[in-house]
Amino acid sequence: MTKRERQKNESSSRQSRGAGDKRERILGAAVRVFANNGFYATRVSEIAEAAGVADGTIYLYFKNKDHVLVSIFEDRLDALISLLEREIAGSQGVLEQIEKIVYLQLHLLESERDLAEVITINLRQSSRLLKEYAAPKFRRYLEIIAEVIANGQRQGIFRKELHPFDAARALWGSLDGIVMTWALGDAKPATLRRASTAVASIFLRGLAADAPALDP
Amino acid sequence: MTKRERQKNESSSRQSRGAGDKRERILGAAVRVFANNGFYATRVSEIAEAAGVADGTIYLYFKNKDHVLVSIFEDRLDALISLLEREIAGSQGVLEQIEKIVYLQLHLLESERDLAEVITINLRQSSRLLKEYAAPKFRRYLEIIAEVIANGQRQGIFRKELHPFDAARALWGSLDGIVMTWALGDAKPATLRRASTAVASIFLRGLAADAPALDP
Amino acid sequence: MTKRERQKNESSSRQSRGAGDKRERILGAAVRVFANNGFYATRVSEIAEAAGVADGTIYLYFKNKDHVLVSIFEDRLDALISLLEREIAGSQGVLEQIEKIVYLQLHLLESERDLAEVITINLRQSSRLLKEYAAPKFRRYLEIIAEVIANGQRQGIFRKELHPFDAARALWGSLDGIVMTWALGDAKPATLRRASTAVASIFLRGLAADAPALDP
Amino acid sequence: MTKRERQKNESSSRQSRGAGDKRERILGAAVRVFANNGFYATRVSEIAEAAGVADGTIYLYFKNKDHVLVSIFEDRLDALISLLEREIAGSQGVLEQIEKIVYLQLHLLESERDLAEVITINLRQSSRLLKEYAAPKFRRYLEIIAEVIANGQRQGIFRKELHPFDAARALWGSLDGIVMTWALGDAKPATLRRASTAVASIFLRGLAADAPALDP
DNA sequence: CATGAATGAGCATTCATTCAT
DNA sequence: TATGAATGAATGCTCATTCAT
Repeated sequence: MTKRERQKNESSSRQSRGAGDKRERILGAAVRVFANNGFYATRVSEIAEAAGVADGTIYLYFKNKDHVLVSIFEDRLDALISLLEREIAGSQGVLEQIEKIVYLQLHLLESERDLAEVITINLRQSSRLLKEYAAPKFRRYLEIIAEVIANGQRQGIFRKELHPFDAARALWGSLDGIVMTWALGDAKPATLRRASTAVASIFLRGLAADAPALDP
Repeated sequence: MTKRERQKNESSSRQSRGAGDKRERILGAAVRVFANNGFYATRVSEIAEAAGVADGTIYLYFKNKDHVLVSIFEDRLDALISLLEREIAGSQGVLEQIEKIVYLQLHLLESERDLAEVITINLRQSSRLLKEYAAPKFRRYLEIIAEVIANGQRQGIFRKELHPFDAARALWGSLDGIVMTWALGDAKPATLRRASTAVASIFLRGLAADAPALDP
Repeated sequence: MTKRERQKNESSSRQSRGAGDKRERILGAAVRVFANNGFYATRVSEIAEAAGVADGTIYLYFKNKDHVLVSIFEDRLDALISLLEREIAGSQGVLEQIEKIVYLQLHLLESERDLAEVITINLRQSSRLLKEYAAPKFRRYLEIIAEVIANGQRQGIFRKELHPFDAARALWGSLDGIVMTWALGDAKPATLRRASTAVASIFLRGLAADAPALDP
Repeated sequence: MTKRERQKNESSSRQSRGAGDKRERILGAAVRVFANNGFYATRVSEIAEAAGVADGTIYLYFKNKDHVLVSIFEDRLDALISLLEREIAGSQGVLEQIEKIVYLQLHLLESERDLAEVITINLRQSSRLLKEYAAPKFRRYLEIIAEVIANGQRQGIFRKELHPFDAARALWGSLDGIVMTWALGDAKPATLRRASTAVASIFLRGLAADAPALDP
C-alpha cells in the first residue's frame, strides 16, 4: 500500500491541522453543489472550485467522485444515528422518543436545506451506490425506530398487531416525504414545523393501543 | 417546427400500425434498463437494444434520453392519477377512499417491480427534470389525497386540526417509503401487503376525529 | 444496372412531363437552402421539405447529397459557358467580348442572389468535390476568357507580354471577388452594376497595348 | 465564467513554457489537415493526432472545432493586415504600395500552400462563421487597399472616376482568384510569380490617370 | 414513381482521473 | 501536500441513405 493509497482510506484522523479542515471544506462544498445540480450533473471541478482547492486535491481525500457522495451520507447519517441513539437513550418514554425521532429527522435538516436535498434526492441517483453503501446504514436507522416501536408494544402503549418494522418504514417515509415535498416547494421553516407536528400526531394516535379503530 | 421535430411530439396517429407499439416497446425497455442500471448509468444504445430498435429510432419518438424518463413518469403517473380519481369517485366514504389510495399506490406497483424502482428512485435523479415536469403532476396527486382528507374533516370523521396537505404529504411519504424500502429489500409481495395494511391502519386511526390523543 | 440505378445517372431527358419539373424543383430548393445554411449545414430533409417532396425522392434524381451540389454547379455553369460562347461568337471585337464576359458573370448572378452565394461560397466547401467535378469545367471557363485575350493580343489590341491565362485568372478573380463581397455586403443591384463598370474599365485599360505604363 | 471556460479564452500567459507551443502546434496541425481534407471532412481527432496531443487537449485551447478554424484565420489575417499596414507605411509612392499589396497577398502565401487553401477555400465553408468573424476583418483588409487607391486618386496618379472600394474589391478578387486557381492547379512558385507580375501590371495601367481609354 | 419510417455509422464533446512538478 | 494541464475513454445525438409499402 503506497502512501498515496493509504490516504484515500476513510476518515483518518491523523492529519495535523488544516487537513481535516480541507476534507470538511470539500464535503461542505459538495453538499452545496450536489444540492443545486444533482450528483451526476455535478463535475468534480465544480466541487473543487466551490471548495477552493484544485481538482486533483479531491483525490487526496476521496477515492473518487462516488465516494464524496458516500462520505456525505456516511458522515451525516452516522451523526444522525449517533445523535438519535443518544437522544432516545436520554428520553423517558416511547412517546417522547417518537417525538424525538420526528424532531431530529425534520429539524436537523431544516437548518440545512442543501443537505436535505442531497440526502432525499441525490442519494437515490445511483442504485448501485445506494444498495452497496446506504442500504445497510439505512437499515440500522430503521431498526432504531423499529426498536422504539417494539418497546412501546411491549409496554402496552402501542398496539401489537403492527409489525414494528412496517411502522418504522411508514414513519420514516412520512418524514422523508415531508422533507422532499418541502424542499421542492416553498421550503419555509414554518411549513416544516407544522408538518412535523402533524406527522407526530398522526403516528402517535395511529400506533396507540387504546385508540378505537375506525372500521370503514 | 420542422418535419423532423414534429415527429418527436406525442402520440401522433400517423403511424399505420406498429408505431404505437414501437413507442411502447421503447418505454417498456427503458423501464427495465433504468430499473437495473439507473437512469444515468443507462446508455441510449442499451435502451435501443432492449427494445429491439436502432439507436436513432429512439429519437423518432423521444426528444432525448431525458424525455424517455419523463415519458415513463408522465404516462404512468397520469394513468395512476386517472385511476385514482375514478376509484375515489366510485368509493362510498372517506375511509374507503383512503384505503383505495393506499391500495392503488402500493399494489399497482407491486406487480411491476421495475416501474417501482424507476419511479421511486430514478426520477429523483435530475432535480431539474423533477422540478420541471414531475413536480406539477406530483402536486396534483397530493391534492387528490388532500381533498379526500378535507372531506373527511368536513364530515367530522377526521379531526380538523391537521392541515389536509400535511396529512397528504405524510401519507404519500409513507407509501413511497414503503415501496422504496421494499424495492431495496426482499421485494416479496407478502411484505408489501402487510405493510400496506399497516399504513392504512395507522393513518385511519391517526386521522380519526374521536380517537383520544396519547399525550406524552 | 437496375432500374433504380439507371435513374440516378445524369440529366436524362427521358422523364415524361412532371419529372423534369421535380428535378428542377429540387435543384431550385437546394439553391435556396444551400445559400442560407451552407452545403454542409444543410440537411437533405431540408432540401426535400423546401422542394415539397419526400426525403427519399431526392435519391431518385440524384445519387447523393454531394451530387445535388454538383448538379447545381454543372447545370448553371454549363448554361453560363454555353451562353458565354454564344455571346462571344456574336460579339464583334475583343473589347466588346470582354465586356460581355464581365456582364454575364456579374449580371446573370445579380438576379439570383442565392445562386451567387452557392457558387462563390458553397462550392469551395469540399476540395475533393471541387477538384473532381468543378475544376475541369472551371478550366474550360477560364480558357474561353483566355482565348478572347489571346485574340486581342494577336490583333495588337492587347499587349503581348501578359500570359493570357494569367489575365483570365485575374479577370475571373476580380469578378468572383466582386460577387462575393457584394453577396456578403449590402447586395444592392446598383452596387454590383457600379463595380461591374469598374472592373471592365480597369481591365480594358490594363490590357491595352498602347497604354503607357506607369513605372514606379 | 468557470475555471474551465476561462482557459478557453485567448493567449493566457498562465502556462509556464510549452503551452504557447502547444496552441501553435495545434493550429499548425489544423492548417495541414484542413488543407488536405477540408474543414468539415476533418475530424477533431485528426487534428489532435497531427498535433501529437490528445483529443481533449484541443478543447483546452479552443472552444470547439469551429474556433480552431476561426483562430487560424484571425491569427494569420491579423498578421497579414499588420504587415500590410507596416509595409505600406514604409513604401514611398502609391505605385510601390500597390505592388506591395500584390506581393504580400501572393508571396506570403506562396511559401505556405496549405494556408493558402485553408484561407481561400476552407474559410468559406461556413457562411455563418464567415459572416460573423471573417467579414469584419476582411473589410478592414479591403479598406487598407481602398485607402491606397484613394491616395493615388488624390495625387492625380489614379483616375478619379473609379470608386476606390470597387477597385479594391477587384484587386483583392484578382489576387485571391490567382491563389485559388494556383492552389488547385500546378502550384509552382514560378507560375505564381508570373501571375503576380501580370496582376500588378494590369491594375497599375488600369487605374492610371493618363492612360487613354480603349473605348469599344 | 413516391414515400417517410427506420437505420446505424460516425463524431464532437465532456469530464473523471492521473501525474509531473 | 497541492496543483491543474493533460489525457482519452465513453456516449448522446445527427443525418445521409435505404427500402418496404
